[in-house]
Amino acid sequence: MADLELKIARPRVRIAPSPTGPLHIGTARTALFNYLFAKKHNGVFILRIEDTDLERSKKEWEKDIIEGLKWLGLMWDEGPVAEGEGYIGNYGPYRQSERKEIYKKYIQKLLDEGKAYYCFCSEEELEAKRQYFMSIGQPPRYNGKCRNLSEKEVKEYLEAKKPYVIRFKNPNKKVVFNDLIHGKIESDSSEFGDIVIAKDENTPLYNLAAVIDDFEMKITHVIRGEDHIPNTPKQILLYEALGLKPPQFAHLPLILGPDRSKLSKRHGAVALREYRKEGFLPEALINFMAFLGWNPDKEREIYSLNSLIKEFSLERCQKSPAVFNKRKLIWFNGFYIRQKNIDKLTNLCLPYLIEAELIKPKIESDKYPPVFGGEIIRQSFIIQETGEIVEFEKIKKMIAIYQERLRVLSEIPELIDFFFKKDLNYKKELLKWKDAEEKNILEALERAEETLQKIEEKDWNAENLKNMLVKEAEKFSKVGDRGYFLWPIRVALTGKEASAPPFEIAEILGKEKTLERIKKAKNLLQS
RNA sequence: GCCCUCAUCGUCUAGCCCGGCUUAGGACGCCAGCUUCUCAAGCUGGAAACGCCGGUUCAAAUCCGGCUGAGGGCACCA
Repeated sequence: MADLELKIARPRVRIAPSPTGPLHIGTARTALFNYLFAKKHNGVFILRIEDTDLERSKKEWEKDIIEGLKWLGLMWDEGPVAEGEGYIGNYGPYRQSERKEIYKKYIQKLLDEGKAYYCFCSEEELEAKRQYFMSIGQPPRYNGKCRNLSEKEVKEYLEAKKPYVIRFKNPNKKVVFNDLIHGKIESDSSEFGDIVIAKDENTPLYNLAAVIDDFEMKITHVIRGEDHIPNTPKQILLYEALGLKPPQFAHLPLILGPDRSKLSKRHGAVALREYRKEGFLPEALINFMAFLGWNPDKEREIYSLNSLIKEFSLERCQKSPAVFNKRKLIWFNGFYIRQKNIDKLTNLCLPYLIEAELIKPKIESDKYPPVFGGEIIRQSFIIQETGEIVEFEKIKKMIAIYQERLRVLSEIPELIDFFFKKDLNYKKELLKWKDAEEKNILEALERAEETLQKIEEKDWNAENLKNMLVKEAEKFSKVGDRGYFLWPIRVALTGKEASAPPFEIAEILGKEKTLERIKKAKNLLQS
């Protein structure tokens, strides 16, 4: 199989989404595999917009698809550059809606050569036939009623403006092709009968449009989802009827939801943009999607887009479908967040803090990106609740101590919100460590206050704080459990059951606020 | 209903093509321990799979057949 793949020195592959909804995660993965294959073999990756169905296609979805692919870093060599704009590449236009002239020739050719014909059957007739075939245990297909209409009849109907479609004259034979992933696949074309290939002389339906475009764009390898296997024989027959050489086919295993059915909306998020908004990093998505139905022959699991290119091969693609495991995606994301440069990570987190109304831009007119992940200029912000100014550098410190705890960007507000609050809202029971009694807690807080009071502003840093507080903690507990001392302090500062260590938090909070929060905790205890 | 495709831990998978090296390896998740005020991260250990039945063979997760199960497709959608 390797030689089949390598026969063509510079493969041309494409991703052909139809803009009838936001970029689907499955489409993104297919795009990734096409991209990897193209780059691996020094080939060309093409984006073609399949918007033949004008009713369902929308420009906003085209935009979503283009932005999504760019965000993932899967840049195409040929295709539309931006929504509504021109193209790069010499085989365009790359939107099917703009290719009518091209389709027209091919449809006419099929008609002229008697390989396609007009069909005037009504919707009701067709439905009845389908029912009939089902009832006798046969595949539902067209019975060929209009197949042998005389030229005269066709002309009459056409002149009478009778509604029609154009059907393919199926040679009804065995079709065999060699799938690069599945191997030999056989089927009998009589199963699907005379399919409709065009609505009229200028508007082909999917199967025909794909064939014409793939030929015209000199596509060498069609790499797509397994749900297209049943379409392949139809397309091969169309290639034959047109006298064209079909490309190689490779059908990727599907992505399934947790219930093992094709991944769809009811399983939760399927649009790439939703993952982006939730705070997944492109690196994580790429790495995760690559391992859905493929793996290198190594135990390594962490791969960048570039290292994937080096390792990729169709032969190592799986035949069986893969269940989308969000937990693993989350793990990958946490991993990449931990790897991230802290300045960049801070930039990525800012929109979430703004969205959560913890902070706002200093200048009211500054429009902060409603689109997540946008580029943000480092600057100061206003804390919503207190009106204080907070520097980028300070926010960066907050995020730094939470970097290893962050799994998805959208979690950041709930993790660090206490830094931005005037009053912490927690129950006094939370201050209690194990069997500690109230007076012990109070004592701990008082001791902490005294200790902290003595530390000078210039020495107010995590390292120092840790030294001092740990020393006290050890003196405080008779049983050697630092928790009796440190737990109440940490809760006093954060109001949370779980958080980063109190020393690091105290450093960021500053002496004044730290002491203030300890006082408040004491008051809470005595209330 | 008909056609096509697939089948190793809960999930992603290695091994299968070229049978013995497999007490079936890794990762996520789960459990336990270490570290530790908590959480996380990190480290160590653990539980966890060849769908079933036949055949071929000295020997089968690996080759063959059947069964079962799962998925996909059957539009004037793509």
